[in-house]
Amino acid sequence: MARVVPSWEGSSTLDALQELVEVAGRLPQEVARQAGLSTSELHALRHLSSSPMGPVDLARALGVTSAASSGVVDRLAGRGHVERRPHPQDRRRTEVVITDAGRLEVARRLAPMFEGLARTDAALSPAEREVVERFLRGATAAMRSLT
Amino acid sequence: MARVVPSWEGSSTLDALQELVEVAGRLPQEVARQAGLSTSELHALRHLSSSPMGPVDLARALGVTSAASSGVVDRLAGRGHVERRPHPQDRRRTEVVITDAGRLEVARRLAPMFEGLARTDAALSPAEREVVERFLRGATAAMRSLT
DNA sequence: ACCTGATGACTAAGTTGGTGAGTGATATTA
DNA sequence: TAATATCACTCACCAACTTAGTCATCAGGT
Repeated sequence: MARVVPSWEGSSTLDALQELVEVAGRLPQEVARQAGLSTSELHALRHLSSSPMGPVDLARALGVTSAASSGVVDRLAGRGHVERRPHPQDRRRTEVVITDAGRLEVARRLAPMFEGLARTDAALSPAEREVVERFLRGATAAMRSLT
Repeated sequence: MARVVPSWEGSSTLDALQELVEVAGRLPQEVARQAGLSTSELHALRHLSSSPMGPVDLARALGVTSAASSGVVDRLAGRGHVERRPHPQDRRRTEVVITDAGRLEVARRLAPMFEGLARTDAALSPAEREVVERFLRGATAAMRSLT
């Protein structure tokens, strides 16, 4: 019986990568659950913490319809995590801005991970850093090739 | 305004990791869509391609209730991707077995990625492999620390 | 051999978060 | 200025989940 999803014929690296992807995949679910949010709401907060944007942009970032995005913003606004603001120039637009409370919510939940990642990263020499980056970029490209 | 989700104060490695995680996160959605499956159905096929299991085990693997898992198996069975078989010893149990068609479905969709990953992996020397693995394990641990 | 409690699969009903289609206001282009 | 596009939003509907059970079967203790 041919193994179709090859359980990594002995490559420790790819095995570690598979584990990473699995854990990373569960992460949003888990963090969202802890925060009492849906995964879409959490991802929305992540995106909005980089910069404000309108519901339609948010929809594109989340990969959902603008109808769904409208609901996401509603729920986040209801919890005080974001605010709707009129766009100064274009009166069709609404800017969705993350509040300090929203920012704090995301921060609190993710801080331990960022610390751990920073430590792992700091342990690398410049030469090692280059090796790791090349591998990660290559793996990313391999995954992108499916889309 | 303090950046809370630090956009990687200049670490190319963590930047690459972030991109990897983002792409890997979209992957299931995208692949499932192409295959005409829900993400749960796709993940179920992945798990079942390693070994058969009952609906309850599947539920645990997917992180859903057994009620939901029952529906997943229904839908996969309806499409001929899996079969329900009576457990030889325990008559309470059902074994859900992936069919060749199901196996092929997953294989076809993921093959290009595995090839790309294998190429990326093959480019590593043993010493480099060790560096990469250490980084991946460290990053995985950092993510696990949130749960 | 016989209860008792645990386990596995499943069903029914309700909830949630999504889609598709369409509206009204505003902006942009011909 | 008329036609077209874009933005935010609403409504009706749907898929996939949950909770709360049912029923059959198994395993352990008496």
